[in-house]
Amino acid sequence: MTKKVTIKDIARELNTNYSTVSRALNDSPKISDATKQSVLKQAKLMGYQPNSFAQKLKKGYSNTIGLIVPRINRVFFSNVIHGVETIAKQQGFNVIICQSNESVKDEEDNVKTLLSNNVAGIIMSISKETQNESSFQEILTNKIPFVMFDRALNNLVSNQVVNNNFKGAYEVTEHLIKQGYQKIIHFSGPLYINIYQDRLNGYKKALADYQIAFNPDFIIENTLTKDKGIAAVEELLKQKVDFDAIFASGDYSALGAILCLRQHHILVPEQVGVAGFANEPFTELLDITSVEQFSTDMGKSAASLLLEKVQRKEISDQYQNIEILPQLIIRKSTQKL
Amino acid sequence: MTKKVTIKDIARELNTNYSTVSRALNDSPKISDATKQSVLKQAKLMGYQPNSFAQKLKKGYSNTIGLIVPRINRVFFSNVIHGVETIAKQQGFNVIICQSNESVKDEEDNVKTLLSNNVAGIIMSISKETQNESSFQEILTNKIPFVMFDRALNNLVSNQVVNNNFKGAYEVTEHLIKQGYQKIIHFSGPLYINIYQDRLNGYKKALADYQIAFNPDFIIENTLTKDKGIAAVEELLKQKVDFDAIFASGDYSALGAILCLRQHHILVPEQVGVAGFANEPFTELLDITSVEQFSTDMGKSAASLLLEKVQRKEISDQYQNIEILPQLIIRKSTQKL
DNA sequence: TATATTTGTGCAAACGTTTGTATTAAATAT
DNA sequence: ATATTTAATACAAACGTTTGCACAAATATA
Repeated sequence: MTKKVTIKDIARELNTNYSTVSRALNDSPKISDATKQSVLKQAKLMGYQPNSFAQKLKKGYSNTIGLIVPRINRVFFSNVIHGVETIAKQQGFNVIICQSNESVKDEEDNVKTLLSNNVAGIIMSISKETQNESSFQEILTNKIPFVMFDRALNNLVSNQVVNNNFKGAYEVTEHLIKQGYQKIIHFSGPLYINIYQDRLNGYKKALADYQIAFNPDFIIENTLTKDKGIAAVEELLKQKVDFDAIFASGDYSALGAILCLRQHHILVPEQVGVAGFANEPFTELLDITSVEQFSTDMGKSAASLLLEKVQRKEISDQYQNIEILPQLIIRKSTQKL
Repeated sequence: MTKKVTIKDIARELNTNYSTVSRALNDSPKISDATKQSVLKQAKLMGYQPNSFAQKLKKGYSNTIGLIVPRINRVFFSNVIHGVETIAKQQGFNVIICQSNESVKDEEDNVKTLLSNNVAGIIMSISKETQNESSFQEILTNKIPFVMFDRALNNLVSNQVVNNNFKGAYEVTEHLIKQGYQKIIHFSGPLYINIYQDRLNGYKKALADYQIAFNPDFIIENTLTKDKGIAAVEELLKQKVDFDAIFASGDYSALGAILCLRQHHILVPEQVGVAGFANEPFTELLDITSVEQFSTDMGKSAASLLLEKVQRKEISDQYQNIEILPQLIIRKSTQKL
């Protein structure tokens, strides 16, 4: 590596002191315009790049925040990352991204890495395994700002940015009812995860509001993949269950359902309406009704919230809870009318 | 923020010198096991976290690499990021991820940011706008290891990890021919971008090898979105062009083609075979033949290559060119037989 | 026993900044 | 003309590490 140019080099070249150079580069009012000009010019000439480590060491804080997600290459999370990056960049912050791979152990390691990198704050969505705050206890004791998004621990009070899953599910169900569907199956995720529980509750509430009796047999748990969606529909048909719509808590199972129905020459949406949740890119391509979660906005909100806390520097005990309102995206798969 | 614990604090507590503490923490052979034990214990007790800025400043290098991609939230790139992260983490490196948003200006800014963060090396895929090396001239003069992936400049000699687009396209075309398709339309991207040119060349070569005359009218440029795919098929049908297959240089246009054909009650694959390129997630869901580019592996290769150069520390003039072999994924949309 | 070697620890400089204080020169006020 | 203020720059310490060198004590060699 070639020797790096430092402010001392610039100072030597200009026959001045390096503190002058430092102040000139930082546009201090104590420095005359003339010297500022010449310093800037010389710095450019010599290709000066400030050594950020020295700066951060001296200043005692960094312009870097940490972001921990279960997996980077998931549409939802990569959109969140995009949002976080955008806001952070705007405010002159860098982002170090870590993935927990849905493991508590990796999550702990990530926290350690971020802390020893002196990040100014941390944004995270917990792994599926995470049941308590042990893995990020260190963040709390280190007293740096901390924001959780999407998946959050119920029992932990903290800054949060979450989606209103209840409302999203309510709207899907309401829409189905208004389209004339009456016997609505619900494909759910594991109910110990709060987002799926919330969606189920939204579904129930809508039924109740429209005086449709809730049938527990219509809830099929753990059907969030394409294959499980297919299998579930097969089973429904085999059992000759009388249904006219499916609200799936995930887009992949909605897709599976549609493919299976089509296989059996059952028309969607004429005979059976199908809706998903998450608005995965393929739902637009295939005209499947779904719920947009505004993942990029979620990332932006989380970053804004965190950076606000970071800038303030005082860690208050005031926690903020930001709710992202999801939006029902109506497409052909549920448009009977 | 609470005051950070430093090695001096630990030393004071143990009535020893801070250099001893430093060496103990770094497991230096010059320190007795007894002191190492007590230092480690005390460090843990006091919740010591090394100040990475001080370390990096002193050592003069960082365990961070930079990664510049056009967009983070694209399946292809998020997979590459995933691959890079995985390898980097394994070798104790962090990754700072930047997005150029397909703009040369942002690309330049990214480069500056990364350099002032003293990254040990940089991996990048150029933006669509980028025509020459001006935006990363600084990397080259800074003499840090540098690897380009996927989109690379032809005229710049550098370390590269690229996909063999020629071969991928050849195999798709060959497969179509072997399935009995003879009149194969090719939907291409902008031909000034080398990857699309390479794919077109692969297509031509396959035709030639199987004694099928090349018809320039069968090449439809700039048809890489779903809508453009639909429009192109509409046009073909309107013009009553006689074709029995479509090889699209991108999956979205292949999808558009299929949707449009289906609309016109033309059977896929029985009457017209359709293949895409990139193996986007939805192609699996919809059983569309495509070409897997192994984006995660591409990221892994790029990271391994870069880190190898970084570890060596000497910037050699030897550049490496790694080729990723794509794989044809045959699905229903082209299986006439 | 005297000397050489090994082992473990302490001292201090250095990495490249920022920033409080001291110093100088110039400008203004008395 | 001298005293005072102001503006611009210089000096030096500090941030928290790593690491070469010096040194003392313990052990090995003669």
